[in-house]
Amino acid sequence: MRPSITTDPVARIIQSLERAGYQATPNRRLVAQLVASTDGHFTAADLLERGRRERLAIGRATVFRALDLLTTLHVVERLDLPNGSHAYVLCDPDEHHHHLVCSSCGRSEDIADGELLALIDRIGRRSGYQIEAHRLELFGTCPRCAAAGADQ
Amino acid sequence: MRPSITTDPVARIIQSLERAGYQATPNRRLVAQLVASTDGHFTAADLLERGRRERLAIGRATVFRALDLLTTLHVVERLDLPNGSHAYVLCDPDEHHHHLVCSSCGRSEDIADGELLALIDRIGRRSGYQIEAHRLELFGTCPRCAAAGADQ
DNA sequence: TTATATGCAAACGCTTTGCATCACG
DNA sequence: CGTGATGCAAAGCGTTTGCATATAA
Repeated sequence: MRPSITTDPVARIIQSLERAGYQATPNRRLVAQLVASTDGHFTAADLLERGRRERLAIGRATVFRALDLLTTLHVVERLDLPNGSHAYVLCDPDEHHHHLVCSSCGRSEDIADGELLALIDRIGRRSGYQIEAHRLELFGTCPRCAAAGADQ
Repeated sequence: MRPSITTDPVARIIQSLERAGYQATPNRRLVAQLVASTDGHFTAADLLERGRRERLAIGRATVFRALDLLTTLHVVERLDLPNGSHAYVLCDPDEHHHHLVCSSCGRSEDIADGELLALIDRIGRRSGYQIEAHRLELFGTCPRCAAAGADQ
């Protein structure tokens, strides 16, 4: 059973929380807003900083706990960037996908992976491994940044 | 039995170091041995521990610096495991590849990625992104572990 | 002798946790 | 009331760095 899908990311996040039996507290709503209003990927520190700057104080732990929760609910996903650091991105919890991340502006797109699944299937068969999980991350320059010319 | 054996891994590592103009110091040789004698992936702490236990004392920093160096030389590669932690694996520096990691025993296989490149190419074209880097990691159970039935 | 490599411990960045308190159902 | 959520600061963990020393070129 799938409830109606909202277009507003904030509503979608809150809905995910409630559907899973968690409270949509003011702090979590704040995190939802911050996440939804982020262009590209972000770190916990980013959210903290922005939350602090804009208005109310929110605790470090609360932000981490909220992100943890959202990760569990597949509302956000944690990326391992090429430089070794981590970041989160908002994503579609309903279908399996991968991320194409702009290394210039940090925006990301969800990539459906039908073809990848087939490829992985082949690899599994060839290697004899029973493949249980996979992760694909793509990094590049998005059209907008490419058009804007050259900054990193 | 060991995975692909063409040349002695220790010799290969040392050769890579020297070829790049770094000294093959006793400590680095030790790290090379430890890395080469590891079945599966390992952490810096693993090496440290084993080095300490087996024979001479080697500093934390030295191990990290050596691993850094080897990573730069593509002799080892750093993995991001599903649980969020990091590990290193020995790998073939000569060709681009990905890793298929056994989540039970930690052994890994190099996977050549001709098909993946084609797929990425298609994704790039479709999305308009100019894809510069990618990372694919596969996790599963290797035939040996599957046969053994148990975990480890 | 000059550049490299090393050890140690302190510093670091990011994340988690213990615990008292507060809010919601 | 009893959970669940929060804040704070302290602890934790993996990694890096400053600096004095040791070693190789």
